[in-house]
Amino acid sequence: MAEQPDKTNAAPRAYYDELDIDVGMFPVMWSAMTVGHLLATDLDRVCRPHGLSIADANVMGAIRFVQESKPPRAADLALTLRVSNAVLSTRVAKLEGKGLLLRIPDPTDKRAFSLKLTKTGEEMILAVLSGIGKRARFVRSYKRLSEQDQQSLMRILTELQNRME
Amino acid sequence: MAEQPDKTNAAPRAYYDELDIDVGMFPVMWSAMTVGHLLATDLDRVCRPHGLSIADANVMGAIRFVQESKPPRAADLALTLRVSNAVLSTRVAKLEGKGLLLRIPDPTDKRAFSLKLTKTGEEMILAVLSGIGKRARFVRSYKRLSEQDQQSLMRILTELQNRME
DNA sequence: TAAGATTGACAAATCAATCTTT
DNA sequence: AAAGATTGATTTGTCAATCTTA
Repeated sequence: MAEQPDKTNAAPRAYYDELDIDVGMFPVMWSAMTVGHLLATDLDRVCRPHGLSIADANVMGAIRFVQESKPPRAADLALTLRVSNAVLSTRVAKLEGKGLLLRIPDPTDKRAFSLKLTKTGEEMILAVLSGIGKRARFVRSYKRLSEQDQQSLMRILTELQNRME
Repeated sequence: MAEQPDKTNAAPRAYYDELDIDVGMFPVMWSAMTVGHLLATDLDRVCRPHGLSIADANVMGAIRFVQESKPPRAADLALTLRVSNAVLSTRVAKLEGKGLLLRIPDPTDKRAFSLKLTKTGEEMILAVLSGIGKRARFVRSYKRLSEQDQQSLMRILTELQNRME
């Protein structure tokens, strides 16, 4: 996986060809993983002063956006966030302990809970989202791309995401 | 952070505007994080049958590519892989224990070690890289993009990466 | 039988502290 | 004082097992 782009000269490429290794794929995979990692680190840095991790902010942000229609159930949220029920359960317990969200028993299904932000949680996530818009390195970097590149990136990433899941 | 793209209709957007929250940025951040996560999971799945994690494969792959010129030192590798010395130290110890790489004392600096794959390690990483090329979902998804989109994605991701680090 | 949720065991990453060498 | 490397404490995520309800 990890290589320097400028190392892919003719000689090693022929070598890998013999072994049936598609070296040309590695730079783009490396970039995608690196950007994902830098982004997560970047957002985490912005969230920390609020006492939240980016994982916490994802949970609360997802609830915030969805709850405009209807408070989401925990299992649905786990699916949206692509984490296991176990992980979500732990995060929710922590956030509930901090008074940022509520676990509301689902009246139609005794197994299930709906999740809802408290007033404090609501204010917290809005502050964090605002902070991300203002202080995230990714946002600044992205906005310096050409309008066309911004649209291309969004479109291609969405396409890749749909195909991979 | 986490929202459904189709939720960004006019009413909530105005609401967030008042709070000075740039909602338009969130879908692209969400996609970038998701693709990064899916890619890591995807590659990890391919690596597991060989008894390696994707993190292990990154270490070995980086050594493999660089060592054609000169075995890299641990600190340089940590920089390349964007992990702390502490993390690299742990991974290296594990891989050395499995007989996949060697820690060679640097003759010019008594603090430092150079890292080199063993014969077994070399064979292992080449098998893993070959497996990634053949079985990774990302590779199949990426190759179904148009030639132009493949190039755009690579170019834009590289640009973002350079600006963020 | 399967789905929603939770718990505990284990693996991995981060951070601070430490040791040696420069 | 600073850099290379390592260790231990804390946190976080993954996995398997469990409990309750559908």
